[in-house]
Amino acid sequence: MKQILIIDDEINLCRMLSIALKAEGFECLTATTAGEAIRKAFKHCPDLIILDLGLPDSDGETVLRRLRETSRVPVIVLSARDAEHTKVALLNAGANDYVSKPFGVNELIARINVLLRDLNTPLPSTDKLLRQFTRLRVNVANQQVWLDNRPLGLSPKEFAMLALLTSQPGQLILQQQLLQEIWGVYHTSDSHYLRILVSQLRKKLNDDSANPVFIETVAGQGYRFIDAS
Amino acid sequence: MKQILIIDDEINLCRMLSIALKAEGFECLTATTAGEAIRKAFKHCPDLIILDLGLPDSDGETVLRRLRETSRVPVIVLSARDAEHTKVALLNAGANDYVSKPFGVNELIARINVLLRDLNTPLPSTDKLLRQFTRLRVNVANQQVWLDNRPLGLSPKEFAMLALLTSQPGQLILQQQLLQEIWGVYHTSDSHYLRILVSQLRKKLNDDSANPVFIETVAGQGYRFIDAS
DNA sequence: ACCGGGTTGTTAAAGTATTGTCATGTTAAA
DNA sequence: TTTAACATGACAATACTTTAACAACCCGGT
Repeated sequence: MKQILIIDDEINLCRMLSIALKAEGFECLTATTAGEAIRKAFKHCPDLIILDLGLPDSDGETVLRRLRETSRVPVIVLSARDAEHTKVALLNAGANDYVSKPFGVNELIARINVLLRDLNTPLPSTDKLLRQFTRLRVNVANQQVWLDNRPLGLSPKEFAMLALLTSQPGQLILQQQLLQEIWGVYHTSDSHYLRILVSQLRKKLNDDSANPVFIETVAGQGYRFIDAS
Repeated sequence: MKQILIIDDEINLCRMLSIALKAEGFECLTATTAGEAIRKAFKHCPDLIILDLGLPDSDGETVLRRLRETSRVPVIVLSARDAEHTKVALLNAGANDYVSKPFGVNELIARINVLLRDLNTPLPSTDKLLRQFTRLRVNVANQQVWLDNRPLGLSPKEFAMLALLTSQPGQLILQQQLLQEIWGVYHTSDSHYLRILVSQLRKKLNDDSANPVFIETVAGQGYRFIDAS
């Protein structure tokens, strides 16, 4: 059962929210001052915090700042002040969502569920980002490469290039595309960057440009990774 | 550079958003129909999608469900229809956020950054409280570390760093995540803190930055703990 | 076969960015 | 008061990228 800490100086709003959230199967704690809020947050480690900006003893942003020094608990900020710069400031300060008053309780519940759903589901396993070839292994998530079971140190750009080429083994990848992906849209005509980078990569892979085993040149077009497996 | 797909039938809004987002350093794609949207989403695998509900050829919710069959790309729904049941339906269908029109561009950008920030930093796995490696033993429960069977005195931050790195041995941990976990969201750009802390840690571990045995640097990305066992 | 333009490959250097380390000052706790 | 932790600044060391120059190659035309 998920525990939610409601921080609001209006006791009636606290009570109303508590009832609504309990009806949804959540367990609720409340706090009406910043001090109490911080204390309860660290004592109970709730699964989510609803934070109203209008507190008597402290700024809401200060409370959030204090929380974010050590915790990444999901925080939904609640406020009547809906000036854009306030929202931006709070979101940048580490808030996960910002709901303006007056708000619909069902929307708030939906947003609570979104945060509990999205922040607690681990990202898909990095195994999908591991590419195994006959002599070469490329782990995209970890930025690691092995050649003949020996780790290979590649620079960021070298790795980006190899990752791109191995993303579609055997497929021709155009110079345009390589340049755009690695250097960005402003360097789509600097094709000599490619040659230097490919040259460096081939050296580290012990690949001969005349008789390539890994990276094949397609004249006038681009390069292709040879899938030897 | 993060890539964002904007799905909206109003070409002017697409254009306006593209310009605003490019100014923030994002790369933009646009689509004006559901078919084009799905096609571009699967072809380019954007880092985030902005989805307007009013599309000519299909319902926005259908597009979202179609995406969610295979992808967990963050989606911000944009809509003039701000009936509460619509919001709840979309959020429950897998949307990560819902912004009503008219909206402030700065708020939208802040919400984009929130999603990119929060969904891409996985929670550290705290499952094993006692981590045993070939030469190193890390006890997370009582904050103790042994190197070659001799206890090692670490400062709180040094310990936090080592605990984070050893939580996923061999895995690259990004600078962003280290900064966020150890110093909080306000210091995600103070990457030189990391260098000093890593330097101190390596000194205590007798680790050489040029030939690391424990903590390896991944240039421009972060650090990784080498699991020597 | 020979030539010449276009493309590609290689190397070394200069320049830039990133990282590592030392030294100092401040603060808070013992 | 002493100490440890940490922030900050300066600077060195290193790694990486770009620039530049030239060699090698491919291919049609002569």
